[in-house]
Amino acid sequence: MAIQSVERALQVLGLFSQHHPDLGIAEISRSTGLAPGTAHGLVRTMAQKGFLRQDPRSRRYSLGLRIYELGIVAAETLELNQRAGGPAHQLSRKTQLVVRVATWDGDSMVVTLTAHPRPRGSFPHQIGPRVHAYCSAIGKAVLAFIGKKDVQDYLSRTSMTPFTGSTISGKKELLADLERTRERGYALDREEAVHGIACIGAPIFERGQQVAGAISLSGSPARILGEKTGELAEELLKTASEINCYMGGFPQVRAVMAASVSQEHRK
Amino acid sequence: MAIQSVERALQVLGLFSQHHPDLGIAEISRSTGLAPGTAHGLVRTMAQKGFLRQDPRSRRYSLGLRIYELGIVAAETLELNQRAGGPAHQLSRKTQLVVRVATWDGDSMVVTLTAHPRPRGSFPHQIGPRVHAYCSAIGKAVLAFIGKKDVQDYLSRTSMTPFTGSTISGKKELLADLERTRERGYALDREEAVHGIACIGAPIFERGQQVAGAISLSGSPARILGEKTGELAEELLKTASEINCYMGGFPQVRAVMAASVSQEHRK
DNA sequence: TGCTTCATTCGGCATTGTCGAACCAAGGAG
DNA sequence: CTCCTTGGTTCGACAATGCCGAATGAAGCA
Repeated sequence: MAIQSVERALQVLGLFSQHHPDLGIAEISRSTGLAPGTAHGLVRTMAQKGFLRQDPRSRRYSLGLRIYELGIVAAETLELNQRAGGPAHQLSRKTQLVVRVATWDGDSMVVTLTAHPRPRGSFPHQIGPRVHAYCSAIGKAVLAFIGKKDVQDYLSRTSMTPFTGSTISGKKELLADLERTRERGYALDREEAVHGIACIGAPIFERGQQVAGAISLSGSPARILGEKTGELAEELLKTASEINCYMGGFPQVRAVMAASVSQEHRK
Repeated sequence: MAIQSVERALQVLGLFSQHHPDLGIAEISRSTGLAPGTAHGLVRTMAQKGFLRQDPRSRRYSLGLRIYELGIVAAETLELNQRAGGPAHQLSRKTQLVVRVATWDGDSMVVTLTAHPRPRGSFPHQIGPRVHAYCSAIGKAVLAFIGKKDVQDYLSRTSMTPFTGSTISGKKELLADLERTRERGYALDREEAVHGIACIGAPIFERGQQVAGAISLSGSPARILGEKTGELAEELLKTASEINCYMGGFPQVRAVMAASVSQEHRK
């Protein structure tokens, strides 16, 4: 049903990561179970087209400029990014906090946009673009509004590692947290992923129907979980409404959320 | 010599760009000359793996999250980016100008890093990551220090479009400009690509030998080409030296440039 | 409602990718 | 310095695999 060699080529590309920036043919061969000659053929083809590059000295391979270019195109292409870019940045200025926008990808969140209140390094992401759903506000905001069935599926294939003492690691507790998230309309991350960082997250809907992703505010627990939580959450929801509107949905997040929830209950 | 189906798959990926963010099977089929069924097979495989995504409504395809993720990894992997990130940002603060770092890719420059002095949108590139070599300081800084043979090859396969009145569009004139670039040690772009933007560019060498890329300062012609040009160029060259050092070469750009030039003359 | 365009599926042929083994080159140990 | 190991690369033969062309179904448009 799928073209074998292409499938394998993409699998090889997927081996490259922050932790494994360069690989040799032998490693690739071992990781994939392919014969060295076969792996070499795939790699050579991709290197020829600029999707991989080979270090002349070590003869090892790493991701090429072509991948980088396409990544930029992908980032600019994403509808969510196009719609959310402006509002996210305004929110960042207003609150003087880091704002992140992420897309739901089946079992985790891919952060596709980050707005900083102050100038900083030029890389858009310092901790890698993928974050777990169960221990982040940006993830729980989505989990709270996808179907119950989807949440069950998600839970069945996810193991919840406790990164800090506050990480929710029980399925029941997570479901309870999602319930509270639905009630108040936004999700909270109380240092559940990283010590010293708390977040508020709100969902973003696609054409007023499905959840497409989420937006979050990140900062110190004092800033986020202090007395100003309500105000910050209101600002966040206002921004989410605006983005929702641009995404072709109703301007009112709360209304969409309510619709989403009631539709769920009808099932 | 190369795996056909993989080659074709990569060709399909290459069709996506800022101007063509989403494509249908028919368009892909026409652009590549492949049968619709064949194109569909390739696209389906890539969509399955998350490298493409299909809009459920229009059934058209666009780049997927996987590509985005790999793009980030590629950006962080690039040795040049790792080495140049810090110094480039410092330079941006000091000069209050936009600093860009780019890699030489055979016939044009791929901008892989941008440092802004003030907070800005979160996309790393606003004008697309690829810039022509012949009409940018960042490109001419590289052209001036690659082999004469390589410059000839480059010229033979490049047509020089005059984007502004100042664009160098003659081969002789470009060669003369490159000669001056070698003499003074840095390249100048006098609104040759875009009206109202001028740049100073300096080359970066890999292990003190080959040119790997370049770094540039961008700003208004008044700022860049005014009386402070010398000072700015000195700052730029100092930064380039620093990066050179990190790249395993000699700390002195001028020395490396001289070596590069004399080596060239020996040929 | 009828037409056109497009995405998608299917089967048969032969092209094409795969495997295994052999060949070099480089780096490390003795 | 030499032997040995490890890893990257090439080659040939078999058959599995992807490719083409045509047919189907669906959707948008006039």
